[in-house]
Amino acid sequence: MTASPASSMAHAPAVVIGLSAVVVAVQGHEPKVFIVRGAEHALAAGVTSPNEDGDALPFGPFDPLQHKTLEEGLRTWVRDQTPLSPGYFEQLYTFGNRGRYAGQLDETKRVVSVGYLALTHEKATTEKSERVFFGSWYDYFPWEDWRDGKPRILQDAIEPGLKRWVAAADNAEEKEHRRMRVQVCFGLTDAADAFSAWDEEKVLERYELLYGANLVYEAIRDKGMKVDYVLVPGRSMLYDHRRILATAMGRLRGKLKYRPVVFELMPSEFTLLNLQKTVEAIVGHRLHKQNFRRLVEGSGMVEEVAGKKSAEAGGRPAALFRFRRDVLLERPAPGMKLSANLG
Amino acid sequence: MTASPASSMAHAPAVVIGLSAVVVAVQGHEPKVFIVRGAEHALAAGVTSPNEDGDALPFGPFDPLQHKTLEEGLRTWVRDQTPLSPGYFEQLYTFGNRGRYAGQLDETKRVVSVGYLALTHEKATTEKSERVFFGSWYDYFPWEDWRDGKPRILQDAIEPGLKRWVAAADNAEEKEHRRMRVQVCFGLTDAADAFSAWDEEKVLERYELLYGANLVYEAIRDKGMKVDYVLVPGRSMLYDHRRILATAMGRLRGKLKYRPVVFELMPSEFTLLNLQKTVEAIVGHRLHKQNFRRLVEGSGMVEEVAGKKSAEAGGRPAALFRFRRDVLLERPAPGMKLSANLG
DNA sequence: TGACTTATGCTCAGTCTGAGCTTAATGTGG
DNA sequence: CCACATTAAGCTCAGACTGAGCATAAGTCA
Repeated sequence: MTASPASSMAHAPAVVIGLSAVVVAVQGHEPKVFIVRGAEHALAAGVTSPNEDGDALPFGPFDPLQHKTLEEGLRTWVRDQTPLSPGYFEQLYTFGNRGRYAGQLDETKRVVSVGYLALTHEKATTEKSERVFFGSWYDYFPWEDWRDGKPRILQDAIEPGLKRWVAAADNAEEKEHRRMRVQVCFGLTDAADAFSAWDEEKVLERYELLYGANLVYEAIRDKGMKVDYVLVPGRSMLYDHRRILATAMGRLRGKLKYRPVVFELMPSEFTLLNLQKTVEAIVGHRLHKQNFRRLVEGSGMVEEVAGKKSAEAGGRPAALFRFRRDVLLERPAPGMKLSANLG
Repeated sequence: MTASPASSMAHAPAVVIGLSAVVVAVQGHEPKVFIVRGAEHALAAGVTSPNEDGDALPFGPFDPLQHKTLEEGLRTWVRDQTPLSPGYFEQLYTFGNRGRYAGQLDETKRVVSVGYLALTHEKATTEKSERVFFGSWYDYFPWEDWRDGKPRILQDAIEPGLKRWVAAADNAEEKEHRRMRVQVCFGLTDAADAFSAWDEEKVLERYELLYGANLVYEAIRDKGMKVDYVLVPGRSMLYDHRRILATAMGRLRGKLKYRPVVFELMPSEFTLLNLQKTVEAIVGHRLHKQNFRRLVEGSGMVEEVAGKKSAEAGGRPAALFRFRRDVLLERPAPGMKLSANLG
């Protein structure tokens, strides 16, 4: 121990920091993420060999001269690349794996990427465009949507793929290790339709497992592989952006439960069903309506507003509610305590 | 929108990434953090003007040529600067604020610091030394230890200081904003001894508030101020390390509740009282003994081991337990669900 | 042996949770 | 205009979980 660092801080090789934003909105009960598509964006951001054309998050480099903080830099990029002004920002994680930026950048500079989550309320896709748009996050992670029961893709593609991967382990110990990881992440062992072991917050762990098992496109791309089997369906993204999206989904699913962040995704007035559908969109499974109502009303997070609302398809008009900002003062950690309270 | 980034990723100004580790152990019912003290370390790490001699976390620069991942780099520094080999690592946060590195480094290179939490089990302070040692984290955050009731320091120093800061606001709006922040962070408004509003996880928020109110040494140092009033007691640290420590404390306090991380701090066999004292040390308040036992035993996280244990001061010998690694397979999110379950 | 200390078992009331039933208030098609 | 479909909203109930406290067990120390 106590060896003095080989290279000093002052002489340390410099790094470029990439800032990426997962800007989330829920539109028509679908969770959406803001996407910037195409090589144009990649070129603008200085990618030297844009041999791939694909989906990316809004991103750009951190400029220490311009930006006082990382978050300020990120906000700048979001402002420049999207028509949105999200009201909520949260840092997710900093990724520095070599290789995960995959031949996208000239190798003399190592890119470390800092991912952010941003929440906004956007009714519909503003200025329909091929290049920038809101895409459903389940397009990128089809196996994460359990709202209509267990997704087919699990039986059809993921389970066989993972079984192949487990079987392909070099030795018994490694095989057991793989089996355990599969069980922890996907809860796949015994009961066929078991929701039980599925932890909706483990989005990143599941993606990383699929990446490690070479079942998603990015893995093949980064490792320069060719495969003869079929990959797991689901859109891929440029760079490590799908990984950052996975991180965002997991974090948001978790945060929902102990902080009143859903309201960042809601209009100022909303019905309880609306709120419920938004929560369901994010956590990826259905909730019990009456209990959800009881929970929300009892939590002090919302207050009823005089007028009523109908539209929303025939039926009794629902009361409108608004978010009570004061909860933050009253309760230490308000949120929607939704243990797997299915519908 | 859609302006192309002013400077490209390829030409982006480079940055130095500093990796810092909060290595935690619990010794004798005190939560400890590994400290490296003195200018020697600062020099080794390339600090150009070591005009300050103080406490720091083990840290060093990220070297993209040597380190495949950020975590690998961090592990290297921990290995070099401490006699420990923690079994658990977790990335905390990436700080990039200008000024928070405070005249410590030559200003041509901006330092962004990535903080990590590491947990280890260390019975006693290994090789007692002036330069490297385990220090109680409550030496740095005396107001976070509520195990013997509300800390005096709150009435004596923090409340008056914050009141002065609220009163010093330029206008009514700002004053109200400050008052609200104080209430959310410290729960100081009405009830004198109210534990109610104290959220033990808001360690960082509280530190940042004190920093913003110029009540801790680092604020004075970073802003080059002189003050005529008394600062809030508590050891300071070099650079932004106390902020990183605050982040670690808050994260660990939170994580405890939904992941079985305490066991990283325990020996392989332990009594339930031991476990309880360790949890109490971390969360900073006492727990109800019988309920804690019921909770832990019922959670499936531990299993009894045949032998018994006595030593631990006179009284009936306690049964020994060990951590059941299998819980990770059985339950999605096991942890100690300790809502303010006081003793 | 008796006082003291810590471990461990058990009770009990209040709260929270999952699940379901019932009634209310609309719009729609015949 | 009425029967029906549809969504809202109020209510109930049993089981699980929680906070708190009492009681007993099994050691140590003087």
